[in-house]
Amino acid sequence: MDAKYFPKNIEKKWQDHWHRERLFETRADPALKKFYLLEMFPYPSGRIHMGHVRNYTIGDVVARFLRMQGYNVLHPMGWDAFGMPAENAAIKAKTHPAKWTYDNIDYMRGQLQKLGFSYDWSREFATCDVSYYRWEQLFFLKMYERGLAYKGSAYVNWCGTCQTVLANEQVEGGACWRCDQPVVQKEMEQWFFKITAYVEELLDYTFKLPGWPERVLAMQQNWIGKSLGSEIIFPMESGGAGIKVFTTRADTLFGATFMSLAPEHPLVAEICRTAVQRDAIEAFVERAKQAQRSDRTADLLEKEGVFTGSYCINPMTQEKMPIYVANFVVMEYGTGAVMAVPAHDQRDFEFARKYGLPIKVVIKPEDLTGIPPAESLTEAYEEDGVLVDSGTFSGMTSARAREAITAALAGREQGRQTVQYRLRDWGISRQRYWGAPIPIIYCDQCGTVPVPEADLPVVLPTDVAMLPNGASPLPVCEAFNRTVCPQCAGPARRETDTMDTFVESSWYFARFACADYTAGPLDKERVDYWLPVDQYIGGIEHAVLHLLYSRFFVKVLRDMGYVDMDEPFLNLLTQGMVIKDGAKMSKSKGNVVDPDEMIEAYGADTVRLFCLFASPPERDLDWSEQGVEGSFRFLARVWRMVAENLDHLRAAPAYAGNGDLPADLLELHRKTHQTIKKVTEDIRDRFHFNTAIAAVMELVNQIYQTLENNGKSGESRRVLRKAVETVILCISPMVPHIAEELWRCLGHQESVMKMPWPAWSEQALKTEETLIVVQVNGKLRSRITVPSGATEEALRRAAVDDGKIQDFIGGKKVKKVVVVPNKLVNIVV
RNA sequence: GCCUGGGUGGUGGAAUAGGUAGACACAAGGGACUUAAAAUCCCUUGGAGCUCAGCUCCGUGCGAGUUCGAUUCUCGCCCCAGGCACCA
Repeated sequence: MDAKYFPKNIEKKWQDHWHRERLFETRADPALKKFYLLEMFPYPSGRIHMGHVRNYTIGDVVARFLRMQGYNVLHPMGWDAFGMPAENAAIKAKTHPAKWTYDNIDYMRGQLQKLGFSYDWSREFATCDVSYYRWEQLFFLKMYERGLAYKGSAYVNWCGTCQTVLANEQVEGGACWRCDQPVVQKEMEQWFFKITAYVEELLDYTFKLPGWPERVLAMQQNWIGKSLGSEIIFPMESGGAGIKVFTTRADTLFGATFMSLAPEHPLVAEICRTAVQRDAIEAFVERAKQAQRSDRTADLLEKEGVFTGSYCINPMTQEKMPIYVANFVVMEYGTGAVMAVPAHDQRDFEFARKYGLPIKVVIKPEDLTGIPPAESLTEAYEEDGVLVDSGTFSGMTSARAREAITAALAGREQGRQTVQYRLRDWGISRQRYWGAPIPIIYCDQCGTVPVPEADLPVVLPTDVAMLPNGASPLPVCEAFNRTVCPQCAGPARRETDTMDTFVESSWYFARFACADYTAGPLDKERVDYWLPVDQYIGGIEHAVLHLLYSRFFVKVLRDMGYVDMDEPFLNLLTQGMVIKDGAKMSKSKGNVVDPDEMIEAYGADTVRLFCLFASPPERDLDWSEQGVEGSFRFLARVWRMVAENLDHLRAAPAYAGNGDLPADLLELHRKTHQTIKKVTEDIRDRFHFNTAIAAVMELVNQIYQTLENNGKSGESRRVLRKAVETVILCISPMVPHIAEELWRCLGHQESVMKMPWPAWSEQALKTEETLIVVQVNGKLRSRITVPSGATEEALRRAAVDDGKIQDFIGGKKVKKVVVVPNKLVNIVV
């Protein structure tokens, strides 16, 4: 054994050993309690970054810990391998996306292996493998059959830079999530997944996932955006269909004095044909659309509108309401038409004042007598209150009136109660090459025809040349494009859009249960055993995207009979970012720390240890080179602890007695068991590795102290050996290489990973004496030592009799004494 | 505006059920070993004050409250981060 700690001498050795012994490969075994631990798989961008290292280190600790606790642990890894960067890189480097991707995978797999992560590599796959995406095409066909995949025309988000459509979830503040360039609205034919068919269940379960962080659930609820309200039809003055609006404030209907339409509203064109202000309207609509394109960042935009010349009728007051086109009304939400109640909606108020439209007060605060005159208002009163000037509904509270007015309208078929969601269907068409082809054929005779299941997979052709302008080569690839219609055998063309890569990541976790299965997408027996994922770990950035899509997909797979679960991820841990100098690591800031360099300089164990020790997982981690050195120093100290005492430690078995020991050994014995308890609970209940490591550091410090003061009696050797072995076992999930090496140096033949997790003895935790804090009027005044388990009365007496306490009490009268057994006494005078 | 987190020493962080605020580490300062350096080991380290072996007061973003006792619970505010947003 080396006298000093050289990670290079041991890390590769043990990685190879574990791999040879196949220690991390698992099989389904109903006799064993299973645990499916999963970290979000990476996109093979070239090299792993510190965020990955942190994410996967956290997962690895839990996996190794649970194995030692006797669980049958599934801990797989794979590659989210389709996506745009491969195309861009291929164009730049004049290579092929497939080659670029698979090369990256090879390199990154090596990086993960160098970190000693305990993956079952036999289950590895990349989502760009035909053997994976072929099954995704099957799912698409089954969804098509059920009407869950459909083609529709809609205004979609178009990223000019990426030359593709984006889902709503993939637009962040008006910009593309990938390239951060502005997104424009474009009307296009698109394939959609009908996620809205599951909207209620998706929302429901956000209240039934206790193992998820509150904020992720809140973000999903927010995204789904359910709001209860009423649909109201306003008849046109000139007769005809009438205008349908959605409102959450049916109670304000008597105050609706005009109507606002979105510029894209179909009725606008209709009114336009007949109205006198046709030109003005057309110009306005064009301008409004332009404005939305260039700058959607809301409140900068001045509220503007133009009168259409037409009127509709308020179904309650029967009064004429002028119809305006307004730039702040969006087509995407509700019906694209809004009843304007200027007295009780701030936007309508500003609009009414600007264009001199009538303002009518119909709600007043409950504690107010009399109706505030509309002319005196400085802003809209948006709160609930009591109805006034509202016919038979006057005097009702807002809440009651919403129901009563809606019911009255329903009786006349002019309205009903309804629910609105913000969530839209998931647009999955991507006008990109490097993705899974959508298995659809277009025939002039038969129209849209799904590829028959027997003809799957539709293989993405690899012998294509990338186009220098970045557009997909598929539409110009005749070999792929030209085909025959499966129905009439006539000439036909293939769909050349590919699927959003979030489709792949929506079910990869299920495929890991049976990655070798060829008879279908999922082997039900194994999937039923392993899933759902017991613990999922990844970044918060997928709070809505990947985590919502996966939840939807699992419900679809369930309804198709592929899986038996309602939700894919039982428990979710979202780890914080890795930052340096107060900012996220990025090339532009020049603060990127390369994992390879860190491993080279300090070894994998040190890098892992620092990631765990610097902060608890859910918080951001501030990278500090000095902190890394501190972690290395600790491991070197542990190494020396063994190396310098190897002969003594090897000469005795670990102490297994019940604590009949001299004082300093008893103290070490107790500390040993305290540490086991602390580390076990910190990892198992909270994933707080930082405090677990701190506890082990304390134990190491105490071992050093005991070594200094103690002879080398047989008894002390045994107690020390127990303490040292406890250190090794406790750190083994976090720093597995050094733990394995030290464990073997102590003479063990079997891997430390095969040891059962240590158990603490309650007996060993007990102390003969306990330190009691004594307060006077809630302020700390003295500490006394009493026999453990002393009665309240004894504690009270000991506290009052204490000399220092006597000084504080003086002659004053003791009003009350609060006694907390084994903790504290508080004397109130 | 709404919804989530969060605010503790010079720094990262700890205090898990309302009960010793600052565990563990980093940095800094001092010392030991050494011809010297590195490595290692030991000590000090929230602030202010005092009659300085010790003791007192203050201190967990700010202000109230509940309590014998509040970093922890309640109410009101301030600041920071993230998410959503002319959402009707």
